[in-house]
Amino acid sequence: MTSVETDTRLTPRRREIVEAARLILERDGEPALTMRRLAADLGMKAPSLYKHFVDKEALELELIVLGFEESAAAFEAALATRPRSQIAALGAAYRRYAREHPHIYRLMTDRPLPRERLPVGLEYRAAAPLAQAMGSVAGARAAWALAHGLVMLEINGRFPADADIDAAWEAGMTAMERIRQS
Amino acid sequence: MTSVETDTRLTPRRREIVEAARLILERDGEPALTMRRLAADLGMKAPSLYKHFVDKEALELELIVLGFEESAAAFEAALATRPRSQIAALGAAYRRYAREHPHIYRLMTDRPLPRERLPVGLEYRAAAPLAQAMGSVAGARAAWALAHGLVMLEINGRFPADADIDAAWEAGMTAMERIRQS
DNA sequence: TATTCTGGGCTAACAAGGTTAGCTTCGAGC
DNA sequence: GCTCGAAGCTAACCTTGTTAGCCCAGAATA
Repeated sequence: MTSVETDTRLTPRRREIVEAARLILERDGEPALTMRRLAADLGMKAPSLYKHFVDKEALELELIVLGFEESAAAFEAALATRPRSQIAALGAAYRRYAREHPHIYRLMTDRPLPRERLPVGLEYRAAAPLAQAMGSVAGARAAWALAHGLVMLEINGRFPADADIDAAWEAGMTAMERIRQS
Repeated sequence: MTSVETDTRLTPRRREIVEAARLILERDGEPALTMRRLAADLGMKAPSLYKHFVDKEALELELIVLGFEESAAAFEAALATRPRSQIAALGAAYRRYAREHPHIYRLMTDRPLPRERLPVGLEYRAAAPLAQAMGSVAGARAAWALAHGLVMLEINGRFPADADIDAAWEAGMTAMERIRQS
């Protein structure tokens, strides 16, 4: 049951391009991800990229999808260890992913999410672990926002240099545990 | 005791330019804020702007300063009403400011904060109300992150269209109240 | 008063970035 | 053997930030 999405998404050349783009992003950050640079890394010229992606945004969307898949996997793995506190474990996984892939993380969250162009169920899969751990939708959204806020402030260098970010996470996770509903 | 900062910051022409920039930002969003458009709105040409600001970032910094001043004032006003819950009142003020000025808010938080180029004490002034209300530094940072996360997810259109954002705020504010320390 | 300096404007121009138009080439399939 | 589409290329365009270098008017100074 190969879906149309998979087809259009996963042609080999497209995949190669996305991988190259990812490398650039991880290594040199978002400003470095230009069509010309990407093409050069692939041994071709920028306009040729448009044979594979309608525009840069479409390319970035694939990076976003990748990010969702990876972070969803990270959350699932975190829960699979049967941690004493699911919430803390998810928080730690969330933070780790964002710190290890800050550029992708930013790409994933900076803009409105084009849900209709995402693989079906992907967003749900990424959100489910936390929703389940928090026991209420409102609580899950608060916890997500807390994690997102902490991560964003951290990777955007908004905390003072001497700030104890671990302590802020602990305070936050404690607060989330206290409002959790079974 | 006119400080050097005030001098270089507040020459009348600079102020006019910042005001025009702010108008563009509020009305048409960040992509609309180009040097040419800004210059045109002021009846001049783009290169002339560089007689007043070394680069675009310096201009944006003034918008950021403005945003900090306004939001600090909003927090102070919120506390001045002697609300039953300071935390909830600050949260509401935070959210209101971000929703009313999403572009400035994003500008303020999107990037590392160039503290050395900010008026002395401004960041502290903006942060103090929450720090005081939460009673602990870690708690204040968690609360700040929560508010920031909720606001960012909201203005970036990340919640599902039918999401009950009010409920998420309530859950979050409740959690923060419970970890508050007098 | 005559000169000088400087603040603030202008034009021309550049480089970088995304993107389009239109040509070519090559291999699969009829 | 011919066709056709996928995938490359060059040339070019527009927008954006930015620099170089010119000019003018009014304040400051000799």
